[in-house]
Amino acid sequence: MSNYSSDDIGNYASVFSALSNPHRLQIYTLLSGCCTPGSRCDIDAVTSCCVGDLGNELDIAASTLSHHLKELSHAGLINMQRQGKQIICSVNPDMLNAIRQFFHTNTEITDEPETSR
Amino acid sequence: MSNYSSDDIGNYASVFSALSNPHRLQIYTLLSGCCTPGSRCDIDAVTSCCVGDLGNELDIAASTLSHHLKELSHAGLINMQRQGKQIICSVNPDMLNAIRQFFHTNTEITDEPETSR
DNA sequence: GCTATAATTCGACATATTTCGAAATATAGA
DNA sequence: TCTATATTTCGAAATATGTCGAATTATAGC
Repeated sequence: MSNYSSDDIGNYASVFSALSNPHRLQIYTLLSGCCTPGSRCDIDAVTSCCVGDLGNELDIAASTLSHHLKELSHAGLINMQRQGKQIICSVNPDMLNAIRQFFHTNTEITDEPETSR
Repeated sequence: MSNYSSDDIGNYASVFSALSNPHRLQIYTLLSGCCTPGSRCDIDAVTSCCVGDLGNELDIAASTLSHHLKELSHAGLINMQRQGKQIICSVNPDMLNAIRQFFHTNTEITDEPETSR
């Protein structure tokens, strides 16, 4: 897990920063338990992926939720795409893989995380 | 990665919070590239594990370093134990395993290889 | 074009975090 | 016991974060 450039350290730090808020971490776990990118959950599934549905689980103002989603998105942890009136959120699998590799010392790192900020 | 209690979410959020600062993340990666708990690095190794040695790598005030180490320790990420005048730091392997587990449970990733049995 | 719904942006405020230097504590050795 | 070294605690200041409500933007359907 050693041998990271200071840029890498900074990028991973912002990834963990995005996951450091309980509401954001909950959003991320909800999404990861739900759809894969490009798909949407079935109507009957426990959780769904549009912003409004996430809001129903969280008991925070819509503006706060929006702010949190932007943080997760900027960190590269989730993808967001409009579909009609709604915006569908999903876990970014590349970043999840990068995180997994980060925590495995003996693994060569192939994908560096790229935060969009 | 779903199905965590709100307590769990809170605990993991504070773990990620501890890793969200670049200095702290650097400390953690330095330690993880170094000793296992109970042992100390060889004198000639690039990095060592006592507080002062970490300080040499970081260019921050000793009091700031101390504060960061306390955060990492409180989060359960590292162990600290006095040995004479020095305090030796090491990665807590249980927490590292818990983190690894966190990012693997219950999460299907589309481009993950599937074993044929 | 108008209206309803979904989500974001903005501005403000309270709280938390990061950092430092100075002072305090702990330990080993003379 | 006195001194030097290692580390922590304390208090203060600057900056960042989390949150809300109000206003705004985007879209679909009538």
